[in-house]
Amino acid sequence: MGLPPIDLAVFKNEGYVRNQCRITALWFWTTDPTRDTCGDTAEDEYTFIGAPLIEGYSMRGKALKDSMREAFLSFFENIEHTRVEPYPVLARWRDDIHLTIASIADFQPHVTSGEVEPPANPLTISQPCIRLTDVDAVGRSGRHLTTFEMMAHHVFNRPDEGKMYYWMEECVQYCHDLMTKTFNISSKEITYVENPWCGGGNAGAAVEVIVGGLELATLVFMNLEEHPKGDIELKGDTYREMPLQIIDTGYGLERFCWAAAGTPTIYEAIYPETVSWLKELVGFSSITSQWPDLDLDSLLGEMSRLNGIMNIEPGVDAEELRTTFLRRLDERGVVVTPEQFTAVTEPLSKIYAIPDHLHALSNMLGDGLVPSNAKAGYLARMLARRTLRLRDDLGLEISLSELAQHHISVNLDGQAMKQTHDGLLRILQLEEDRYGEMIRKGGHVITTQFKDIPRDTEYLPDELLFNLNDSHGLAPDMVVTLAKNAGWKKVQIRTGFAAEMAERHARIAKQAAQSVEAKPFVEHIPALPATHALYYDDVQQKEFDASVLACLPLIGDDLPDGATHAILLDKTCFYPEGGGQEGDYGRLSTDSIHHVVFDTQKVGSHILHFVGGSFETGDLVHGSIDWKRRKQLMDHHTAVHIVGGAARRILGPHIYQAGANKSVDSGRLDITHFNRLNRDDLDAIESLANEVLGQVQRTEKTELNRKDADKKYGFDLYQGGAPKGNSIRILRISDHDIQACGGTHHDEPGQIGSIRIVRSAAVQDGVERLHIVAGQAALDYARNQDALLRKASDIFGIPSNDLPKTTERFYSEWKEQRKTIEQLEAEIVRLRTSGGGSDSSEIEGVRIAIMEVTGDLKKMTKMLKELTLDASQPTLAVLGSKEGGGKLMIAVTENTVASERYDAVQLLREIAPHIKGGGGGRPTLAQGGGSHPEGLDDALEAARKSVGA
RNA sequence: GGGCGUUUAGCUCAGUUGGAAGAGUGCUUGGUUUGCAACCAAGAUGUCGUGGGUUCAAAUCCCACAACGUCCA
Repeated sequence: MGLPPIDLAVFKNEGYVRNQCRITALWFWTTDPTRDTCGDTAEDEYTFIGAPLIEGYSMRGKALKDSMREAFLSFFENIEHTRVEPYPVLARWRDDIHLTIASIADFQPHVTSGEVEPPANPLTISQPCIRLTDVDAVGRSGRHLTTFEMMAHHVFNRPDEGKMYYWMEECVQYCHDLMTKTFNISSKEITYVENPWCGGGNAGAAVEVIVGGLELATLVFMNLEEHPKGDIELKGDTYREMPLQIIDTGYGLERFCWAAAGTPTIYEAIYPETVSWLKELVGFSSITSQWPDLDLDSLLGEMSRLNGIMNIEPGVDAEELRTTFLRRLDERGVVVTPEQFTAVTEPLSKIYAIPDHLHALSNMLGDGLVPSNAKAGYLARMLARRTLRLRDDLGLEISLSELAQHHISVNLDGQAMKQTHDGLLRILQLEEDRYGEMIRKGGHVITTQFKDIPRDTEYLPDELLFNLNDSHGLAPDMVVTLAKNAGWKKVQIRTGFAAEMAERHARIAKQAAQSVEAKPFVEHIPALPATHALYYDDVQQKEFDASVLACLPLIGDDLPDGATHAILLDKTCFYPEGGGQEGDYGRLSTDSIHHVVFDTQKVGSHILHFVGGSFETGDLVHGSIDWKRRKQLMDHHTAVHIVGGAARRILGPHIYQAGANKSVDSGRLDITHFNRLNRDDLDAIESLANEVLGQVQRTEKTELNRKDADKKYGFDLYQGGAPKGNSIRILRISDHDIQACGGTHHDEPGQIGSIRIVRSAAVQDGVERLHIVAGQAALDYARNQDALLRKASDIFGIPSNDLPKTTERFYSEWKEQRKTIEQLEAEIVRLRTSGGGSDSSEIEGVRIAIMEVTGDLKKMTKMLKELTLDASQPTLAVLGSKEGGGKLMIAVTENTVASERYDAVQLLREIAPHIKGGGGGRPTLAQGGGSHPEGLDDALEAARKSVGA
């Protein structure tokens, strides 16, 4: 069974009838009984271009957005909705997405699963969102945006608990009232399309609200969950009704603005200042004035209408698109040549995309994101680089931070940001520097990789283009520019290449998506009450008595040595691994049985103690934890929090925890930062952290429900990752650091003693890893460092203060002496071979030097050089050494009578058997080795004989 | 999280089937020149990223690690 028709009184009262779309086959409601398209099809043009459907909004840009937003929010406030402040665009509370992609994302997964109360109910919000999937189409399609505001009214109904606020009938009525009364849109312009929605395991009926060919809003009635035995079938899956019934609506603020402005594209409606500013900088009017006959307004108008019905999606090839556009424009009687079309649309689409990208970028960086080459930070870098490329393509001589500065003052004036204004501009400047560096290196890469490519090549090999893009960040169009500058004047990109590259990336991504699931520790955990965690009651408790609820055999291959069973108790002091803190060790005993606890892990709400044997269910056990270890782990864990807070205060508001680990030996904290840290930075953070140890008397541990926690402290709480569940433990170290954390922490920071930041390392671009030692580990570390210094200074017999000076002296002396030895060895060879010594003789103008020397092949090579590189003295040299099984090396002076007469390889083959070896080389230089050094004399003698010396 | 690339002189980079570590630029000295630029001559500068392995022989082939870069999710 599918979903029933959406048959509402509001439709009938407002004079609507239900028709089926002849193109999409979807059912829709319209006031025009003869209408046979639903409004959002390839035949429904935008009717509002040049003829706004929403009247009374003559302003543009930020002012237009502000008043539209206010009209929407106050409409719903007046009908009992609570206005909720927007969430950040960085979805810190989610571990499955980086960016907020819809208003409902604010409430996923915990509110939508029913576990957590919504902040208000019903509520209204205007949520800034970022979606980068369509980034290719931005600017080209006239309507795509990477960043937009989704206005919404949300309701979370629990009919099973008697909490039913409203459902379809009221929802559509509200929407219709908003459209017709607040925005004065005529009923006949609006169609309501029935189009069920499903995604992420949920589904429900949905209504799309189409006005003038543009989808302005979607109303989703989410009350179904995927279930194999469900009785409702949608798009191939079966669903059943769920207790929570959610209304998820989305009204595109920017689309409302567009419909009110009636501008050729959405960008002119929302970013008019930036568009005209950029047009002026680019000199756009001088482009169009080349063709006085060209009717630019009608061209752009027709294009916009076409944009509405043409499917311009990411990956569509520019060349294909142009051909289609020209054909369709021709059909409509718009006269334009391909050259004119390109000359106008190319710069325009770039001008349009820039403010959109700047808006997304400002929002992301404003929320404290740090650009990086991985994860969420990469999204910011990608946008920054796209913007820089657009800028360069347009030939604009203006920096990214200047562009951003303009954008922020025009479009984001007064908006609160976490990142400071200066911080944001500095980050963008650094990004631009990196981009410049990449381009500069790109020039070298091109000249290197194009070595074998003929100068008149038109189409470059696909592999080369893929490689340049993926490994060097040089997009195909950048390659063309660079190649043309470097002398390959004819290169171009073949049609369809961009689409193929996108497809290839998608394929690789798909392969990579096959992730590995963690193996379970035990087969099955029986239905038992949750383990009571004593460590939250008293973090200092070291011993306890408890009863055994279950003893389960351990499975899996990543277990500590000797662990065979997992013991489940009714309560425990043992902290299970979590939040980056390792699990506790210790002992569990009855009167007769004693087991060492090798590790403690948590599965669901149960804590498992890994031991090397078994207990009986019902046994009373006495547990004691390895307190020294626990104390050290707590030292490191609390220290990590303190250091994190110190880093934020020293370095700026963008410092966010990207990961952490606390072991007995050390703590590790990964923080997001846009620069490498030097020792001065580390010292400053370290000093502040130690000050905190002295200043803050007590840490404060509270448990709050999520709704209140979010409200009170915001999303910086979730530095350690998005926690599960409604109840959140919060560790507050005065105002220095406040985080949701389930780990064990000292009540008094002073108990840690001292904190040292040992070093920092780059984990990835934009993330620095701080290595921290605290408490006993800090002492041990200092002692260990002392011992190293002592050991080293003992070797030299000097005080450790002199170590740097002395090692430097030793190193440079060693280098000098090594060079002297080489020279002396060469000198010895010269002496032994000059002036008719027994080691050399002469045969018909060729000096013959055959001798035994000491040293390896490298040294012998040096000696040979002395002997044979002088062309004025043609020489055949045979050197032998007894090192490493015996080595032989033969060389003759190149391009002389010596090389004509003697073949080094041939001679080597003759004599090498004496040392039971082989070898090879070139006719002028051969080297070989063997396994019988005693035969070296024979080998050299054989050589003398062979040449007749 | 995954893929790819790079690592050789201060800098930019060559280095072919494994067989004598190179070029350009910069640097030093000398010459030329009022001076600069330019030119001429001579010279110095190397842990071939690190650690293993294969081999008579490794910058080169294999493995691991690291740093840097880059694309995608």
